[in-house]
Amino acid sequence: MEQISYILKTLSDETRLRVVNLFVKSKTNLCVCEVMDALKIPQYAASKAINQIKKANLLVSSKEGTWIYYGLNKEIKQNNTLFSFLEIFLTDKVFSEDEARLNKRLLLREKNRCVVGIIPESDLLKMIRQKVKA
Amino acid sequence: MEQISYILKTLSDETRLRVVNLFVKSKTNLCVCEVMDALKIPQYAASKAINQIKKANLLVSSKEGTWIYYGLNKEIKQNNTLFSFLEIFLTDKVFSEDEARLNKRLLLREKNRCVVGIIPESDLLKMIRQKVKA
DNA sequence: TGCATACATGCATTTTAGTGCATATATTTA
DNA sequence: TAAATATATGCACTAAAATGCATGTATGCA
Repeated sequence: MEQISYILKTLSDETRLRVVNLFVKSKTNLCVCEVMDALKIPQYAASKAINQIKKANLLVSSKEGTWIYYGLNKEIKQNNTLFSFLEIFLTDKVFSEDEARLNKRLLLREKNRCVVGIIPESDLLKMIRQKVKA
Repeated sequence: MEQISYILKTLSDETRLRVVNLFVKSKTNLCVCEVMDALKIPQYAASKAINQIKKANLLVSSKEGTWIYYGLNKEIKQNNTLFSFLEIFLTDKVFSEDEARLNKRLLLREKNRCVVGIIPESDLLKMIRQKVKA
């Protein structure tokens, strides 16, 4: 009961909901810097949001050097019911815009690994444009 | 977006979630006194919870004299997605206990109308026991 | 017209949570 | 071992929300 309320409270924050949406829709693991660029929020905000969601047992993490990949916690049966629901429930424009920015950001991965950390937005856009050309 | 967050914030409160569960599971309209007895909470708490849920557009109301019946707002398509989800997601013992108390309380209805208002719990239990015998 | 009853709400108090900055931690690499 | 970088977090500040009580409103009925 407290667990359910806690999950819903976690999702009631707009930033956290946008982060969860990113994981639900992209169906891939993400690191903090990718989330911050997709949502256009500062590093600390992305990190805090992710870790609050993790505290609600909705995310798991795996470390690779200084990079940490987060992904949906599918081990809990109840979570999957929730994720399936969110997948069809979250249809707002805000979400799809986040998803679009994430997809661009993911183009910068190499061998499905994030290799670009925290850089100015202008540099990021430049890199993405180059990647799209190639 | 704000609407979705607002709905989730509304559901993140334990009392409000228990109230919504009552409507989702019972599939009937309820008045404030029935909700307060099912959840064993004071009148003002039931009224406040119901009206906050209504403010999130999840409930509608219809007046019959001094009695007010509340029911799920099924006119909004998104709501039905949510209600279907909650129906399978809300499985905690707390909810089923509320449902059990509600079912007893509903025995006191006459012609499917609530005729018992705010009375002491002891009286209520007495009335229900009599009804069950008959 | 006055009382009883079903429901709503204003208000004061306390609790909780969001925000943003600065800084800490941990790991890699030179 | 020092610098760079990916991520986390403590802290101060602000804002919002939960709680409980007392009282208000509206309708029906004697």
